[in-house]
Amino acid sequence: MKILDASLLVNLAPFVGIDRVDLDDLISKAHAIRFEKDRHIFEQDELSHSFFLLLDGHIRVVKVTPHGEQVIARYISSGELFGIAQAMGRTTYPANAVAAVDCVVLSWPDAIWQDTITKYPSFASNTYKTIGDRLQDTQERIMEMATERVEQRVAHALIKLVEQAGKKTDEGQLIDFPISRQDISEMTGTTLHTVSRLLSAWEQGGLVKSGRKKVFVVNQPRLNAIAMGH
Amino acid sequence: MKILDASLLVNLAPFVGIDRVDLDDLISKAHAIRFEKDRHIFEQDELSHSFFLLLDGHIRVVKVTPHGEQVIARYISSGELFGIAQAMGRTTYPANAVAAVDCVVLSWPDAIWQDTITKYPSFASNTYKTIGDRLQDTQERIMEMATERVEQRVAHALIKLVEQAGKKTDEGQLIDFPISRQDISEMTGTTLHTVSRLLSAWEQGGLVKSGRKKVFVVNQPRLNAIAMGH
DNA sequence: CCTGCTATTTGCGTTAGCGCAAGTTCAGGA
DNA sequence: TCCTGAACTTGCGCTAACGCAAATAGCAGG
Repeated sequence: MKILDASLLVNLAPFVGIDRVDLDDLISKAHAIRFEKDRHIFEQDELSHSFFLLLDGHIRVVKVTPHGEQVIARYISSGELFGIAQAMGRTTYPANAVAAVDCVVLSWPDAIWQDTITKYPSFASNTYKTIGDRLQDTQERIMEMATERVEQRVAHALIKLVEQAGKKTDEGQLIDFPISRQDISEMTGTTLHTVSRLLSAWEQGGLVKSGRKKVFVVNQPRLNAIAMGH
Repeated sequence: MKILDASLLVNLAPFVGIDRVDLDDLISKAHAIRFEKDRHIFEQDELSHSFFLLLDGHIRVVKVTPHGEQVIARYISSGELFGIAQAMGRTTYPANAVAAVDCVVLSWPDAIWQDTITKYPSFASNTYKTIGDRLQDTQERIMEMATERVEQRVAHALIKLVEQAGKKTDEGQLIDFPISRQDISEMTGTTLHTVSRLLSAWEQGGLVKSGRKKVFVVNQPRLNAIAMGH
């Protein structure tokens, strides 16, 4: 569709084990699309029409409760598949996907899904591994929510964010996309107030440094100690 | 292996869409095993060697935190697959599986997994759907933990248990396996004390009836109202 | 540079739910 | 039938975290 160089994609996790020719074929069937910051790529409960690969940017996956509260399920980083409802035997998307920054996305129509996983078993098993990893993640988060105090959960969340999307700067590891106190609270099941208090306290102690929609982790070992429970 | 009649299995969700001959073949490769109540079928982090189908009974899937606290991930009912680490691209089991009552289980060696999903694509997609459903479930539970109070979460848990394993009796819907206050607390991220207090209050109000490791739901609509938030 | 909006901070009172502890009930085995 | 340990109940004090409210700070657009 576009002039996309397969050589740039060949190393991405979803394509591990795929022949170069097959990859060319697969990519030729994709559309590349740009989404501006804050644009919605798809909506919760919308009929699934495509599956996606994030080429560049960061995407926030948000679930909305029946009463309108938001919960952030995860962030997607570049190189990851998302919106793979088909692979889970679903006909609708399970959550909203929102561009956290300007993003570039590859999309394939659902119509080619069956064919694709049959023709490229490596791609299939990479996809299923992704889903398995996310199930694992999600269950880990339940354990955290069930057994840890807010302080630990927020510490955990920051560590994971830094590991997933940390950018070294001379002020510490910067989380590489805009993230508000509210966002962090929606990842950890608390309130923006409590997150703000924690970040203030940690900034005092030199563990983090933060500003408007910006968080640096300065002292990861100490943050980790908090996550482990003092 | 055993004298297992495929006609009894043909209607189970994992086998939907499989030809009768193929099912016979698949079943011929399985072992049937009995597990007594409280026996462990496999352990968290153990190397995966087999995948399983529960023929009869109920299985408790339990994760243990680094600090030794237990969290119940889910209960498996008869007809469900479990221990399908392979399907998630894992080499170890993600949790303990414990027989909640005496159980009968079919097991297949992991060695035949690849072959099986290649030969029987319906079985493959049924399995992946199962994983997708569990991911969905798990994320729903995160939303509950993040936004609901304990009272609502416990009400939700009881409703789900009754829908999954409810047995009509003249005292109400009985959850069809032994379940303690502690178990319920480990499903909902609270303490056995709080669960006990809630059940006592609800018993006063005629919503439930409960005894030692036994819970009847008497008035499901009112319990549902509590789950929804009064 | 000013203005308005959004994000953030922080104080303070409130409370849901925890943790401890003591007592009670129950089922199953000797 | 009695005994014993596990499961359950319940009272009480405590505190982590919420919820409200008011003030402050920072970014974007004109």
